[in-house]
This record gives sequence, C-alpha cells and structure tokens, in this order.
Amino acid sequence: MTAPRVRFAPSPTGSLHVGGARTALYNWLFARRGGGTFILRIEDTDVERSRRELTDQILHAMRWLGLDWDEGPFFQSERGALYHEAADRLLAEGKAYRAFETPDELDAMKKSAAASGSAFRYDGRARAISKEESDRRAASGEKFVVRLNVPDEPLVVDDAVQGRTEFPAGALDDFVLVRSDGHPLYHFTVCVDDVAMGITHVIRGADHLPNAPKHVALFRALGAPLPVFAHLGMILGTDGKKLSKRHGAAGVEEFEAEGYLPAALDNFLALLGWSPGEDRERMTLAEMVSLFSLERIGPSPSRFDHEKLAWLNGQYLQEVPAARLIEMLKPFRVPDFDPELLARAIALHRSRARTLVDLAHALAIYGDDPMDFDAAGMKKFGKPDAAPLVRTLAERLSAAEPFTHAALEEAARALAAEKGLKLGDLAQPARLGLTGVLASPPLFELIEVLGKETTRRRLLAFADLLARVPAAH
RNA sequence: GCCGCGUUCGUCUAGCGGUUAGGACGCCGCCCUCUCAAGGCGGAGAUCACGGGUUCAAAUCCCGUACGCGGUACCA
Repeated sequence: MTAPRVRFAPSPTGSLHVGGARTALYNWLFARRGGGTFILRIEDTDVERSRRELTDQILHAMRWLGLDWDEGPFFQSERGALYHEAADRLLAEGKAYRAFETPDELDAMKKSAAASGSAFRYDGRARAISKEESDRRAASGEKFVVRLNVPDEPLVVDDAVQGRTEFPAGALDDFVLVRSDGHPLYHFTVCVDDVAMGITHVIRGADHLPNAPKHVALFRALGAPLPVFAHLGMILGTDGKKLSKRHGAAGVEEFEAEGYLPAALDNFLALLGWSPGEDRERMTLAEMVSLFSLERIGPSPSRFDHEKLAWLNGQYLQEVPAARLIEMLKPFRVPDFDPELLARAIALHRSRARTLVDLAHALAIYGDDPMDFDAAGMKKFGKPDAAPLVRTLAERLSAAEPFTHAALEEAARALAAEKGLKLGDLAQPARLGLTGVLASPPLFELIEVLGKETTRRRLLAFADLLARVPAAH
C-alpha cells in the first residue's frame, strides 16, 4: 500500500472546536501511522464569514495540540485559478453546464415544491440549453451558475467507518459548483483540491456523510479515483445535543486557557470514537500513532464528558517534569517567589490539582497572607479561647530546630500531648489560619515551604483575629 | 416532510455466534491520614433501545419500530 495522503480542512468561520480537533488528530494519527503526509488546507471560500484571525487561531491550536502538518497551510481563497480551470474543463466535457435561472426563479421553484409537499430538487432543465446558446448567453453577460450534470444512477459510498451506504438514483440534484458571481462552492473546491493534492483518505465528521455522494459524483466527473472515506461519529454535549456554549468549553483555546494539557486533550479526544482495545486508555501521541487504525473507529456519536477529561488532565499533571510544569504555569499568574521553594510547593500541590488553573490558584497561598477564612472553619474553630493555643503553637513552631516538617510535626505533637489534644485539634485551626481553608497538603510540609517568618506572622495574626471573635453563648 | 447514519452501565468504551457482558470516568465504602487530594482495595450500576426472525446457541447476523443525531443553500 502506498503512503496515505490525508488532509485536515477547517473553515476559518470559528475557532477550532473539539470536534474539529478530533478530526485533525485522527487524520494526523493516520498519516503518521502509515508514514504518510498530513496536509493542512484552509477552506475560506466563504469570504463573508472567513476571518484571518481565526485561521491564526486554528493554526495555534493545532500546534498546541502537537499536530504538525507536512504541507500547507493552503488557502482555497488563493486557488481560484485551479477551480475555474476545473469548471471550464467540466463544462467543455459536458459534465457540467450553465444554468441561467435567477435566485428569484429558484425561490419560486422551491416554494411550489414546498406547497406540493415534496423536497425541492433542481430539475436540470438547463441541461437542454445547447452549447452554442449557452456560450452565447454567457458571452453576452447573462448571469449563470455552473451545475454538475449528475448521472442518473445510484451512488455508493463505501465508508471505512460507517459501512457501505447507497444513495438511490435521483437522490441528488444537479448541485451548484460555481456561483453566479464566479465564486466556487464548497463541494466543488473540496473535490478539486482533494484530487489535486492526491488525497487518498478523507477522514472527517459524520455531518459530511450526506455530502459524500456529491463528492463521489464529483470525483468521477473529474476523472479521479475515489479516496477512502471515513466519517467519524459526531461529538455531542453531555445531554446528547449538539455541542454548544452552554455545555462549557468547546474551543481548543478555551481548554488551553482553563489549564488543560495538550497531551490530556489529545488522549481524551482520541478515545472519543476510537479505542485501541485491551483496555488501553492512557497513551502518548507516539503510542497512539503505533496503535491507530481506521478499523477500530466506532460509528456512533459520543458525548463530551468534561469530568473524564479533568481526571485525565489530573493524571497528566502528576507526570509532567517539575521544570516543564513551572514553564507551563507561567501564563497563569503564580506568586513570584524563590524558584527552589516554588518547585517544592508545586510538588506539594500538584496531586491536588486537575488543571494548571487549579494549581496556580492553590499556589496563591504562598503569596499574600489570607484575608478571608472558610466560613465553616470559622464556625468550628473561631472561638476566642482558641487564640492562646494558636499563639502557643506559633511560638513552638518558630522554635523548632531545624525548621523541617519532621521537627515541626514533633513540636506540634508534643504541644498536643501536653494539652491532651489530638494533633488534628491543633492542625486544623493552624491550617485555617495559614491558608484560609480547611484543605491543604500535609500541614508541616506546607509550613516548611511557607517559612518561619510567614508562618509565625500568619498564626499570630490569626490568633488576634480569634481573640476578637465574640464569644458564643 | 424526505434522505442518511446511529443505539452495550449516567458517560467514554471492550466485545466481531457460546463471556459470571470486561475496563475507565463519575458515585459509594474501606485503608492510608493532621485536613484535602493522590494512591491501594472493594461495591453499586447494562433484562446489550424495543419487537420480530435466522440458529442447537444472538449484545454479536437479518427485517421492522421507536428515539437520537446529521443533511436537505448561488453556507462550510
């Protein structure tokens, strides 16, 4: 088998969302697996809706995901000559023809079709116009569209994922290839480009499956062999509806901003519709490459489960080398302190975070002293008679020598024993005073990183706060 | 409406004629423990959408129905 040539062909009418990202990923995996070529093509023929910034955003998202392309990006907006050449050839060969109906006339036809309860299909009446008349009317400046002369026979799409589907003869009308203003349309540009680029496998979302017979007809008209089609089940929201804003993040750049790791998103997306079998779930891109095959892609739609993605991201967060993690954290505003201490703080907090945003947020306690204290915690520990105990603890901890978690814990345990308390009776109020919340990494390791000065200052301030709490009755 | 595709625990999935229907997320419990995570162990959770066939045997093959999704442009 010759090396595959595949392409990812987004339209820059929106940012790269997870559905598109998964399509890109599968194409990339397939290309890499087969030692083939991955081509990036920007389908910006819709001039009204395409925006340059969105192309840049898509390119950025691709790079972020680690999906490098071998050729392109090609812009369809710059390939007009190719399409017009192809249209002229089809026209000359009688495989396409000019149709001179105006939009208003077409509307009228649609309306009458709707009135009689049938679906509108262009009836191909302009096929009857002779070549001479067609040329003459075109030359005289009359507006026309170019339509494909779709043969009256069943069209078979043999899909690697969805299986064989047959579209009966007459299911398609002679659809428009080129608009009356000269702009080539989507189906046409796709096929012309796929032929020109020697695409062997078309891997894309199942929303394109109904388009596939059009493409089959077009490939034939163009005299090109059919590529293998593989239509991927759609990615839906958790409620089974089309993915939209109210399902939370859907754009790749949103996941980046929320502190997800590209490796986690790649892994998660890969599993939406594909499974390597043998209960394999966590995989690097390289592992996916070696395991990937079209045969193991399922046909059904899947739902995007943020919970599982978050879990997976947490898993990846545990494995990132410390230095790399510090790099990754940079865009997320972490307190500026000693790099060595930062590394230790990260070691303490990473297992408690599921995203970089979580982690950066957790790291904030190493910056400013806490201003707010957890309400439930204050209800439980916020009593004036707790103040002396916290004060004593502050003194004992300050005196601990060396200032290590082992010595600190020993000091705290000794104090607890003296007072006939459990360690938790001491640790929890201390944790609250030090961090403002009741959940944190092991207290004494935290204190060790926080340092003697900060610990003492916060504990003493907290004791003062406790002393001012009105006594309960 | 018409055309097409899909349907295994709540979710992602394994399964490709004979399994106690497996794994993962989430959920619950236990262990660890100064709290919260992480980790370890265990549990609940699927009459394989439904109804007919084919077969000694069906989640697996065939046909209907229901539901879901997609398409139905001089959008992509």
